[in-house]
Amino acid sequence: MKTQAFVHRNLPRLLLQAREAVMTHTRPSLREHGLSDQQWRVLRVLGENAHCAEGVETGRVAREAFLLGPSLTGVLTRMARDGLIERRRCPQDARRTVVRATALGLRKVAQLSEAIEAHYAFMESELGKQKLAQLYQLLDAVIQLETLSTELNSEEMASPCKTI
Amino acid sequence: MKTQAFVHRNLPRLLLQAREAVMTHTRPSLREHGLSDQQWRVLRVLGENAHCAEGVETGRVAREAFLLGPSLTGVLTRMARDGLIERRRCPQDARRTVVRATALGLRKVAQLSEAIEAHYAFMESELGKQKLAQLYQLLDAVIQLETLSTELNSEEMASPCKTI
DNA sequence: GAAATTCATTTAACATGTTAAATAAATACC
DNA sequence: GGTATTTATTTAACATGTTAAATGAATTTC
Repeated sequence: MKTQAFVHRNLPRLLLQAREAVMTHTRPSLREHGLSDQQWRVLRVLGENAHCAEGVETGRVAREAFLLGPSLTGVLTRMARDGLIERRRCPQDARRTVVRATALGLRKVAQLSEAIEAHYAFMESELGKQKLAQLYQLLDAVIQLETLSTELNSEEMASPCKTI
Repeated sequence: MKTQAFVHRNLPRLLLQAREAVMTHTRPSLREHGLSDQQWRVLRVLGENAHCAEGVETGRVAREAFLLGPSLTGVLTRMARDGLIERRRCPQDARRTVVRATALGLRKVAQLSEAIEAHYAFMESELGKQKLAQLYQLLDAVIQLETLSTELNSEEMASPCKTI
């Protein structure tokens, strides 16, 4: 009995499709609140760091929201325009900018977090906790594999994001 | 002994990171050939359909390269400018546009395909064929899960792409 | 302590993503 | 056969991604 040759599957495309499939569920809720994907990522970071009364440095926001600096600049401008956040220069280091969610922004975080939680519950029930955990593990492995081997070649640090 | 509560992991972000990690390896080769991620996706589709002497309909290219129509229009314009492809109106149906890779484009496909193959070989050897196959399977499951449940709610078809 | 360097962010220029509307050709309807 | 509808693609307008260069403030160096 011959063993079938192992055919690879265009992994980047598969990851993109999977991400889209998941977001297809979440996106309508975001849009109902007038948020883009990126705005939501920023708001969630700010929600997670709501205890920072002074606000969060934009560098950190960029890293955690997986956005590049120049993209973030525009996103924050529009979010400030829409009353979701407030920007200030950092008093300790005037090079930095710190950002804080407004009450409106925090309200949206709270409401949307519920919907997201529900979606995870749905995925767990349909796919099983075990498989979901397995998927997390495999994705971590891929990330580590590629990240480590890249650091050896170039001395640069891992970039926050390149494609979205 | 208490069982640890199951904490989910921001799946969309994890998928994005994994994709970026993989592309970090491939991207330098693309850039050496002066190609963007999207141009490479288009070129690969054209390479896979090189037997279509007349060319491939742009609708099909968009679907297989995971691009939206309006994005594809611009990408194709720049690819034609750079001598990678040729565009023509379809003789049978003048609404359609058909695209074909030039000799230059096909040469790049051939060269880059080798680099990509080597990268898959690398991933297989580091991660193991089994785990890679498992990852494919889980991603398929997530895609199917979300796609099916979405089709029930809305009557629309699955969109080609929403975020890249 | 002034010049050089480093660091955090923004600006600029162009490519791509996203939605809605426009165009233009084929098909269906009468 | 002419009009309405559908289908394939493009245009338009704005948001985001991406790279390099500019700005402006801290830090280092001398």
